[in-house]
Amino acid sequence: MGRLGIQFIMATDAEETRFQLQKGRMLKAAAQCFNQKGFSGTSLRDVASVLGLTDAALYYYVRNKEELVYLCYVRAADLGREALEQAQADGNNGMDVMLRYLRYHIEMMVGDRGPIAIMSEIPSLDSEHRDEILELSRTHSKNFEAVLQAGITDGSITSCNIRMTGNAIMGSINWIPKWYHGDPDMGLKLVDEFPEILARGLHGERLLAEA
Amino acid sequence: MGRLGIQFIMATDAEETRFQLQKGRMLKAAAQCFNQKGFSGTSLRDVASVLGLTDAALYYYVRNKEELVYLCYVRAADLGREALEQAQADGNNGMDVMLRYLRYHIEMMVGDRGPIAIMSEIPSLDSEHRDEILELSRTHSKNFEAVLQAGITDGSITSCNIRMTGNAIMGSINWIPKWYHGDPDMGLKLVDEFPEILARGLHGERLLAEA
DNA sequence: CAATTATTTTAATCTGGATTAAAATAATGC
DNA sequence: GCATTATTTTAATCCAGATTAAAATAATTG
Repeated sequence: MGRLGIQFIMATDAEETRFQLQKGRMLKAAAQCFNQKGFSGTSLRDVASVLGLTDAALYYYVRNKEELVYLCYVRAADLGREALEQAQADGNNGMDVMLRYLRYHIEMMVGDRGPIAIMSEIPSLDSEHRDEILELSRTHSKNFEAVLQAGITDGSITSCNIRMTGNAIMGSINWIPKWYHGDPDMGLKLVDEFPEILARGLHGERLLAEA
Repeated sequence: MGRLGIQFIMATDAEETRFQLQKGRMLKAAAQCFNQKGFSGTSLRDVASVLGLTDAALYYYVRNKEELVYLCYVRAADLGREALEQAQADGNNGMDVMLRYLRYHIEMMVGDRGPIAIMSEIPSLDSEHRDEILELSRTHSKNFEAVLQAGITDGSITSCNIRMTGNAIMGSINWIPKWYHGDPDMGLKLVDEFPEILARGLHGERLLAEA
């Protein structure tokens, strides 16, 4: 009997944890495959084999392949939102929040919580899922743009077209999984230098003296 | 009888043009579909219907779906190379070349020669094709990085990690088709402002006085 | 340990979409 | 207009990979 029915048994923490853990692993494996080979290129067999399972086993956790992608995207949205919220909690002006957001987000991508699925095939989702993900995505963009705007207002970020600047920065980040494949050295550099590279253009002055 | 056999008839310009024209239209239609729905989400029927054709008709121009993607990627590589070469011919220092490259490339993407396929599913290619595209891609990256390096040397670009800066910029550009869908106003803004946004961080000083 | 529930596998189906072959239509050269 | 070549369609196949059902194994509970 599948775990997917209405039967939400009052489960102990430990029990639920097992299921959740496996499901979490599955989502990471899926994100890895999708980022690498794309939605088409990866079969459920590919994802399952990363976990040492059979493709059919995945259906214990998700209804179908579409739902698997959907959940990957939800997870990606959650992590992105989390990074932004944390940055807003920690930062003290627009530029600071943005730098922290970039750092936190990249840390997630290259660290234990990664990989994070690139939302590159939203149109492949079922319409309800697509609408939901699009909404999450738009909200995140707006929140990010609000940070840029706040920075401009408080003087920490130089005047710019926030819509386009936001797209430019998000594009850079979204593209990272296409060239970063888990090299630890590169991961460290990414966390350290990438936010700086993206932010530099938004400062009125040079951010750093040359080394 | 298919056009794909060894029979390369000595054709007049006009004749060859017809075939080439249709093939070109097909590649554009394919690029549009792939950018939008991904390799999986788009069937040959999708591509064909953009052209007002039947899926089977595409096989007159291409051996199979994989070759269609492959050719889209070859075309993307060609246009990227062309933009860079033109920029190198026209520009007079590293920063200038880079700005021109960005502008030329974006002009292609949003203009008549677009859309240009995002090379996001290289792993889905057959191994020979994959190797070839990877090679083209790496060469282009190197050439672009060389421009950055030249700019640093000639003083027009501030010191930076060229590998990572190159990835950041290319990521921004590659992501454009994900949010730009042919709105002409946006297209103009893109051409005008995007290069500036990307280049700003590479200047020692502010590029522009605020408006 | 017996009984129950959770997880995975084995072994079928089932299907969209790629691919192919033959026929039909359009274009072109003479 | 006729013959030849170019392009597209119609009408089958064909198959990888998604999905499902039933059985097997593992974990847990009392």
